[in-house]
Amino acid sequence: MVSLEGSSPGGGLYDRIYQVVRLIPRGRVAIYGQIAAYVGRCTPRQVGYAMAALPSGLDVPWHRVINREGRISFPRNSSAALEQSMLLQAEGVVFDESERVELDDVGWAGLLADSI
DNA sequence: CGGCTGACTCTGG
DNA sequence: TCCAGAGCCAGCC
Repeated sequence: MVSLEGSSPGGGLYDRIYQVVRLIPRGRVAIYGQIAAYVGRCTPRQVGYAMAALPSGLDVPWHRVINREGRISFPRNSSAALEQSMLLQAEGVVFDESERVELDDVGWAGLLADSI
């Protein structure tokens, strides 16, 4: 477990979000809503805002964060989307013909399902 | 100092 | 079944 208490509650919400994103294991992906639920007192929108405001230099696996559809939240032809998919595939994440990932397989919740 | 914008998701009509 | 609105923090001009 990670001590989220180290962060200032109420202030520095983004930092807590970054902390949670950092918990996503390699080869797994998490959706915005899942991160928001994990952080608590947070909406998926907030996570999106945090990702958009993600400063460079932090060891945050931002590419492991995708939307609820299992799809990258960037325009298909954008360089950011290409880089994200490239990073994910480098970790073993497989995209189908619709460029979507099987959340039941590589989803962060898959860790829990793995225990069952 | 004020207002705009930005990587989402869910519910109602 | 599809569209539209609401919820919401932080950085920047």
